[in-house]
Amino acid sequence: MAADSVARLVDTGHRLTATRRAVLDAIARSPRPFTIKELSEGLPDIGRATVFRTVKLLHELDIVCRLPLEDGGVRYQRAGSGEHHHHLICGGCGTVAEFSDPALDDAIERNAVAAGFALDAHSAELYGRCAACRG
Amino acid sequence: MAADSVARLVDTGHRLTATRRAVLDAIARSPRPFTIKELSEGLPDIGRATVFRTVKLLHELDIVCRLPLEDGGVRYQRAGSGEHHHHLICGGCGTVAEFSDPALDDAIERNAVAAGFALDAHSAELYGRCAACRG
DNA sequence: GGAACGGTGATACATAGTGTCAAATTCGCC
DNA sequence: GGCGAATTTGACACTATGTATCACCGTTCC
Repeated sequence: MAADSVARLVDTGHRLTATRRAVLDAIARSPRPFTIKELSEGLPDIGRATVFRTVKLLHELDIVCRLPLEDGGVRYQRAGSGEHHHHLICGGCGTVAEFSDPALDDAIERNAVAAGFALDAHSAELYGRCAACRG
Repeated sequence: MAADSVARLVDTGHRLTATRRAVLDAIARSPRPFTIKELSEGLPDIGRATVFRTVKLLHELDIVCRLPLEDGGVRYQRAGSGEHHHHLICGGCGTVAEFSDPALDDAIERNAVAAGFALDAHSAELYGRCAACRG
């Protein structure tokens, strides 16, 4: 249940409740990125609204990341690191690999500057097939 | 109402109906990126499902592009060009600028290769404030 | 004219996500 | 260990996106 997730929750002034522990556990147990529906179904004693609120909170704390899928759907996944990163999303098995690349971030920054934009944030998602899935 | 949009519709074997013309017109008239709700409200005689279907079709034909917003919402916008591009989305006025950059695409491709991924598609969204909005 | 096919509208449905409010829980303090 | 304030929770209602179904309509083509 990831001790540092718990620490990050408490350090940012939030309470560690039994409910949040249960949600963190369920997320830790999930082998693949999950939807709120799936997560919620695995936690029948916890209200749907609470699941949404908790995932939102964990997202704000960079404990989980939000994965916009190619088809417009959304899944979530425990973040491997708290660091800024991007995603490689496999359309075959659904696995998500994280990577970070200063060259990519530079290219993004350069384009923002060229357009006179003050950059707040950015996202980059890569869709394809992982090594295991291209047979 | 963008003659080449009409041409692209017909060329790909779809029919140019009065309904689709009306949707294309409404999109052409929209000064800013729009939600399906807004578009649908501006077309009270056209069924909501049809608006969804039509926008989906136009999206597949690269006539409109889908803009995933920072807050998780979605808007659509007429595509400036049929070419591959990325978006600079202003959190102030909602304006969206398109840009394309081979260096950015290269960086993305390189990361995919490094991870053993066969890349199908990618998206990159930049969020910030446009030149006019940072006063 | 009539059949075949694409397109449309209505409706119902699934899911994401938010707002409200009363009841329950947690945590710091004594 | 108990108390009280503040946070959290669950139930519920509601909004929005998006899809499925199905009967009906309009073109096109023979």
